[in-house]
Formats: sequence, structure tokens, C-alpha cells
Amino acid sequence: MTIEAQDEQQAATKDRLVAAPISQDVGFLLAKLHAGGSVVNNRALAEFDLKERSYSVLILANSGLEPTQRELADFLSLDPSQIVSLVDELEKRKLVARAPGRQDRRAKTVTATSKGSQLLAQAAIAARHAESEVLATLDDREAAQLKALLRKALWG
Amino acid sequence: MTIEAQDEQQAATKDRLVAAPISQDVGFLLAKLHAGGSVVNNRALAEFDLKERSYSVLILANSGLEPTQRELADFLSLDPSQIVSLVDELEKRKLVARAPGRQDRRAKTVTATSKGSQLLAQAAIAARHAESEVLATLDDREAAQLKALLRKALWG
DNA sequence: ACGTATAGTTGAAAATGTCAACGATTGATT
DNA sequence: AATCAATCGTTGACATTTTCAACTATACGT
Repeated sequence: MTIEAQDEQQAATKDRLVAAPISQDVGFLLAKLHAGGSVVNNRALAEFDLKERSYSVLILANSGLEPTQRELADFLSLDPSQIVSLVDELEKRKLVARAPGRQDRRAKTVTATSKGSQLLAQAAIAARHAESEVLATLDDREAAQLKALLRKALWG
Repeated sequence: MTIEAQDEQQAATKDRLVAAPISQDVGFLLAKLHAGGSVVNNRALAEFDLKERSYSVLILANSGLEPTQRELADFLSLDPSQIVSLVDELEKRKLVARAPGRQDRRAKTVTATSKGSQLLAQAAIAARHAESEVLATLDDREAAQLKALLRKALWG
């Protein structure tokens, strides 16, 4: 078989299963796009020794909203203990700092240091490129529409 | 604090972090909606002793496309060894059957048994309900639009 | 003051993901 | 026909992630 014919065959068989009814299932579509996107995002963030998770925490720490760890857990759909280790690592790298909550001393708010902000500024650029790679087949209007629909599904 | 005031407080603080810029990040939105959706889907499928994963395999096995395990792995973004254990379990339950590939005897095609088809028919109803629960804040047009955009992002 | 509830932390157990090896089979090349 | 590299499913080892139950310290209503 020639190389070209092999390529054609691959292109033909690669997405053969798209015809299956599961391709109409939102859960599946979400899982698949998320899986592919994670690979791209993590590859882009590796340069900064960040992963999707730590990147998310860093953004929220840098938002000015002074989230507590509990809020981070709820918002990121993670177990509180996972937040502990994420914040532990970021704190070790001096990218974020823990501070006791003002009204509630049980809580600890997580805030980005200036070093964290600077790193985030760089990482955000890489993340933006990764995103446009993932959404390459969508034009700007469609990408915006997709985001809006996802937000509406999440928060109404 | 009264119960009502507590509820208000919760409603106010629950989604406080939506204001953070990460809410514009497609990767994050996908992760969050997928996380929430998985819980709902798995709860709906538990009644049939299925999870999202085995449900996906069962649908593809029932599609008439006679996918090989390799194709399942590629399409579901899973490691081939994960497909082995998923198919092992479904086969043990007589919901699918393995058959040697017609042109390639290395490959094994996975096909739903009639018992598998019947179970799937039931499970699909539950999955549909779960999906509409996840997309409750979207009207029909928006849900269709979301699916279309996800498909386009995946396959152009 | 008391009891109950919650935030963060720790550590263990279970589930999942990743990867390298292997036998069987394929297809191309000699 | 013999051979060689590549591919499919499988197995088992290892790493990562998830889930959960304790525990301390703090908060809050009674």
C-alpha cells in the first residue's frame, strides 16, 4: 500500500465512529473535547511548570476576589484536600500566599504574589494560544457563542 | 443567623468566583460542565450497573459499525488497556461479544448482544433525562446549538 | 458554657491513567 | 518463500488522581 493510500484509509477510518449515536450525546462531546483540550493546555503550560489545575488556582488567586480554599474547592469541583496540595505547591514556589480569613479565622484565603502574577501573565498567553488551537475549526463568533452557551448551562 | 439569611448568604457567595477571568476560559468551562454532568450521568446509569464509560462502549457496540477495540480506544480517548477491561466486564455480563476482525484477525470487533441492546434501550432513556437535567437552563434551540458547536470543534 | 457545624489538613484506600513488554498476525520487501 | 517491521489485544507494573474518614481549630446558635 502506498503512503498516500494509507493516509486516505486512515482519514476514512479514523472518524468512522462519528456516525454512532453517541456523537449526539452532550456528555460524550464534553468529555472528548475536554480530553483533547487538556492535552493541549497542559503541554502549553508545562513550560511554566503549571498544569490546568494549578493554573486555575493561580488565576483565582490573582483575581482580587481573595477566595478561600473551600471556595476554590467548590468552584473547581475538587475535593478540599486536593486544594491543599495544589496551594501547598504554589506556595512553596512563592506564587501564592495563604492568609487567615478576615471574618473567619478557620478559613484561609489564597492570594497571588507579584511573582505569581508575573508568571500568570506569561502563562495566560500560552493558554490563549492553546485555546485557539483547540477551537481552530471555529470562527471567532462561534467560539464566543460556545463559551456563552457553556456559561449559561453552568450558571443560567 | 436565620435559615433564610444563611441561604441568601450561600447564594451570594456560592458563585462569587464566576467573576474571575477563568470563567472566560473554554478549558475550564468544559471541565466544570463535564464534572457536573458526569455526576448526573453516572447517577442515572447506576440503575443499570453502567457508568459513562461502559455506556459509551455499549452504544458503539450497538451502532452496527462493528468497531474494533483500537477504534474504541481512539474514539473514546482511552488507553487500549482500558478498553480491554471495559469490554471484559461487558462481555462477562453478556451485553457485548468479541469477534475476530474479518480482514484482520489481530483485531477484535465488539458487538452488542440482544441483551445488551435491550439494556441500552432502557439506559438511553435515563441518559436523555440526565442530559436535559444538565442542560436545564438552556432551551431546545440553545442545546442543539451547543451540541453543533462541540461537534464542529471536534470534527470541523 | 455547651453542642453542633464548618475550614483546613492528613493519611489511607480505591479508582484511573500511563507505559512497556509480549505473542499473534499483518503487509511489504526481498 | 523467508524475513522484517508494524499493529492489535493483552497483561502487569507503576504513577497519578479521586474519594473518604478522621482530626484540630474556630465559629455560631442556644
